[in-house]
Amino acid sequence: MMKNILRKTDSISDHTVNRLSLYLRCFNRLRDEGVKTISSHRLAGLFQLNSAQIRKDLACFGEFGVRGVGYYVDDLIDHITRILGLDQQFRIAIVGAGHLGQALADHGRFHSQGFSVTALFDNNPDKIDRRTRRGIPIIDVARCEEVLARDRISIAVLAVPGQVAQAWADRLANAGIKAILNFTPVNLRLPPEVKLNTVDLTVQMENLAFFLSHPEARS
Amino acid sequence: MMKNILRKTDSISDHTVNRLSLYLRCFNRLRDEGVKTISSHRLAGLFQLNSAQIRKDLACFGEFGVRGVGYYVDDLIDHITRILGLDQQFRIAIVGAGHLGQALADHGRFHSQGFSVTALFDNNPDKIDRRTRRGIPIIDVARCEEVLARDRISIAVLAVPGQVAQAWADRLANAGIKAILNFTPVNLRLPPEVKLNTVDLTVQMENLAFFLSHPEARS
DNA sequence: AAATACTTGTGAAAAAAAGAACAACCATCT
DNA sequence: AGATGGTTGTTCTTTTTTTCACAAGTATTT
Repeated sequence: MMKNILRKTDSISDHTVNRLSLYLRCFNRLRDEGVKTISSHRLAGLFQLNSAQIRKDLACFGEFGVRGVGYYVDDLIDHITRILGLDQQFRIAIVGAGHLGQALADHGRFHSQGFSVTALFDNNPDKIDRRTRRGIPIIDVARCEEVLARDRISIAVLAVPGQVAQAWADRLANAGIKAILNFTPVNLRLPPEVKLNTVDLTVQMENLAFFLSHPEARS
Repeated sequence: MMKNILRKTDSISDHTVNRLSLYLRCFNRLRDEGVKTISSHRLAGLFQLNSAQIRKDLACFGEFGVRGVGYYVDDLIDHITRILGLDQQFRIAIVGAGHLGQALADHGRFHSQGFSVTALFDNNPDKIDRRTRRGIPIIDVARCEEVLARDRISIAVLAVPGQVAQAWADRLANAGIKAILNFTPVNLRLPPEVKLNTVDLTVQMENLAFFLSHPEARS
C-alpha cells in the first residue's frame, strides 16, 4: 500500500486534475474499442491538445509510459482510477429537491464509477419521505446531520435557492463535509479544508452571450 | 451607436468574461442595497480577488471608474450589461427533454435578464406536444430546423445522451446556431465560429474525489 | 489653495500554464 | 549486433494570467 501517490510534494492544479478526468473517460472508451496501447501524440489528436501537456499531466503521478511504445491503456485506467480516488466509493447527498436537485439525484453520472447518491434533502412536507423516480429517498432537512453521518456522505451537492446557500454551506461544513458542488449563484465562504466547485449556469450563458455579441473577441 | 465596445482589438479571455458576469451579479446586489459607488479594493474583498485584476478586467472595455472615487454602480451595471450583450434578448432552445433538460428549461436562470427558453426538443412521442411545468413546449425533433429559424434561437443547450451528442452538434451548427452549452460528456467537434461551453458533471465530481483523496495536493 | 487621503489605469514583475526540443529508452528490422 | 523509427520524461522557452507598484487624478479638509 503506497503512502503517497504523488511523485513530488508539489500541489496539483485543477487544470491537471480536470484533464485527468477527461483522459480517463477517453481511455475507457479506447479499452472498449480493444485498443491496447496509445501514444501521447495520438491522444493529443483526439483531444486537440498538445502531447507534451498530456505527458506532463500523467508524469505528475509516476512513470506510466514506456518509451518507444506509449501507454498501456489498461495500466493507465488502473492508475488514473486510483489517482482520482475512484477505487473508493463516494457517497453524495443532494440538498434541495427542486427540479434541478431531483434531476441531478437521478442523473446517471452521479451513479457511475466511484459515486452514488444516497440522500436528497428538502424541507417541503409534500416531498419528504417520498422517493425520486430512481428511488433516492427525500429526507427532511432536520435529519441532515444524522443522515450525513449515518450514510458516511463525503460530497454534498447544493441545489437550493441562493438566499439560503451560504447558510447551507456553513451547516454542511460544520457537519464535516469536505467537498461541495455548488449550483447556486452565490460566492460561498468556506473553511480552507473544504473543496468547493461551482457550476454557474448564469456565467456560462452570459459567456455565450458575450461571444455572440462580439465574434471578433474570440480567442 | 458605438461600433466596437472593445478598446483594443485584443481578444478577450474566457476568464475575463466569466469574471465580468460575476461582477455584474454583485453590482446588481449592491444597487439593491443602495450602494452608489464601489472601489476595486472593496470589490476585491467581496470576491477574495486581487483589486488590480478587477480594474484590468473593467479597463478592457473603457475607463469606467473615477480616480479617487471608484466606480458608480449604476454606470457599471449599464456598461457590463451592454458588454455582455444582455441588452439584447437571447432565445434558447434545449435539446433533450429528459429530467435534466426539463429541469433546465424551467430553471429560473434560463429566464433571467437577456435570456428565455422558447423550445424544448425531444423525439419521445409521449412527450411531444406537451409542455413543461413552466409552459415550455416540447417539440418533435423533426421540426428542429423550422422552429430554430421561426423563434430566431441563438443558443442551444445540449441535454441529450452522449451517443447522439456529436450528431446533434453537427445538426445545430448546420442550422446556423453559433453558441452551444453542452451538458453531455463528449468532446464535441464544431466549426470555429461556433462557441462551445461544456458543463461536465463527471469532471466536477472527479475533481472533488481527487482532492478528497489527496488533501495535501490542494493548491 | 495647499495638504491629505483615496482610487483608477497601466507598465513592469512575477507566477502559472502551455508548448518546443531533446536525451534516454524501446521494439523491430536487417 | 547495429541501425532505424518511434515514444516518453523532462528541461528550457514561450505565452498567458495574475500581481505589484506607482503616476495621475479626484474629493475633502484645513
